[in-house]
Amino acid sequence: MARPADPARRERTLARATDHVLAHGLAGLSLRPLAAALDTSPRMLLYDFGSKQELVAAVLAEARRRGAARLTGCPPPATGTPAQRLRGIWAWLSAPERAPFVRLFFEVHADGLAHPDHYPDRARAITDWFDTLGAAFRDVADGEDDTATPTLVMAVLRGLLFDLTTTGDRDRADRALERFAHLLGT
Amino acid sequence: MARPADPARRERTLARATDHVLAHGLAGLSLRPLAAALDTSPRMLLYDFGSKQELVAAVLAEARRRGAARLTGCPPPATGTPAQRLRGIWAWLSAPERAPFVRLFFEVHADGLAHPDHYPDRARAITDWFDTLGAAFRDVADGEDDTATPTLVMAVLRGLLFDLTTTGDRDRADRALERFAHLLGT
DNA sequence: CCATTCTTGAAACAGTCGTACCATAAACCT
DNA sequence: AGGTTTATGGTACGACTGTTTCAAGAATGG
Repeated sequence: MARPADPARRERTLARATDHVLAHGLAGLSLRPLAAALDTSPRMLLYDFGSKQELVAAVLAEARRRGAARLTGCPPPATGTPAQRLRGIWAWLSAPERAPFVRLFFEVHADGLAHPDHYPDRARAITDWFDTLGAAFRDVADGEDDTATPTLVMAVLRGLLFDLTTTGDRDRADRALERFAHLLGT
Repeated sequence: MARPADPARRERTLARATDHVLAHGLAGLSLRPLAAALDTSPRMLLYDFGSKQELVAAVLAEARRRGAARLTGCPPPATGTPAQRLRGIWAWLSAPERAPFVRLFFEVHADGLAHPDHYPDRARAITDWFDTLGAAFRDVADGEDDTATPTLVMAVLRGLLFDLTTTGDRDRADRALERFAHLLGT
């Protein structure tokens, strides 16, 4: 019939676009500079993704996919005392390599506050963690379906990440987490 | 000599501009729609504030001023058990009337991640809390200059606010704070 | 070779942005 | 009243935005 389509191109540019967004943030993203940085043209970005909104959605999905992929591998599994597990999760989350993901995370949250309709399932992004953390901290939870403890653990992690990204004071953040681990451990 | 200046006008529009930013967020702010909503003109906004950057800076300063003013009055003073004080602060922070301030707070944080140079003293906005909270929770702190405990308390509050603004699940957030208060109280 | 399909470039469109220029109106003091 | 300063409207500029249109190039199957 004719020239066959090349679906690999879209994924290649998606990967590089995700790199760029993780490196430079979502806020000031626009097609022409992005295309220039990716050695392509705005024309092709629209050709491959349809619109900027769909591009951003695809990039966010890809970023979440990457984060999930590394999450399953790196952090220590659910072994040891609760305090040890908490330390492991914090070490993994607060590592410098995760900083771009953390920044994008906060950026998306802030954008979601202004445009709630843009992120229809943003509540799920939080509640999804409860299954994971609920299982990891079941021994310090009040019963089988205690959502308060996972919520508190996530709040501490997010709050300390917020502090760390703002002040850069890693020592203080580490000590605060240590204090929380101590409180949890008794 | 001539017609005297009217400094009250600038403050009037500053107050209304702050209202507008608190109601609609910082992200999509632009002069023309803002001027229309304030029954003035972009011309006058520039005339009074010099540039958009200075306008935004003035609005943020005004918003922080309002928050500080209400902070000194509303939350219960440093009386009662640590758990009671924590509950009081949380009740005040998470009240619906504070939601616009909380949203602006997260918005500014996200913007600061992308443009750190824009907010030269953003670290101070966090460390300033330590004097206040350090004094309020001195009886549960490890010594006089323990920064870990105030850091942890702030992290819990911010993290739970993050959760609350995203999921809207007040019950779960309240229970998580109650759990933290219980951990702190022993 | 050739029709057909995919890919890509260049340019333009309609809109918004912050800002600057120019003029004029309004209000005050001498 | 006149002259001086403040206040304000209108308008235009240049840069940027996402998107569309038109056209031509590239690669394949028949």
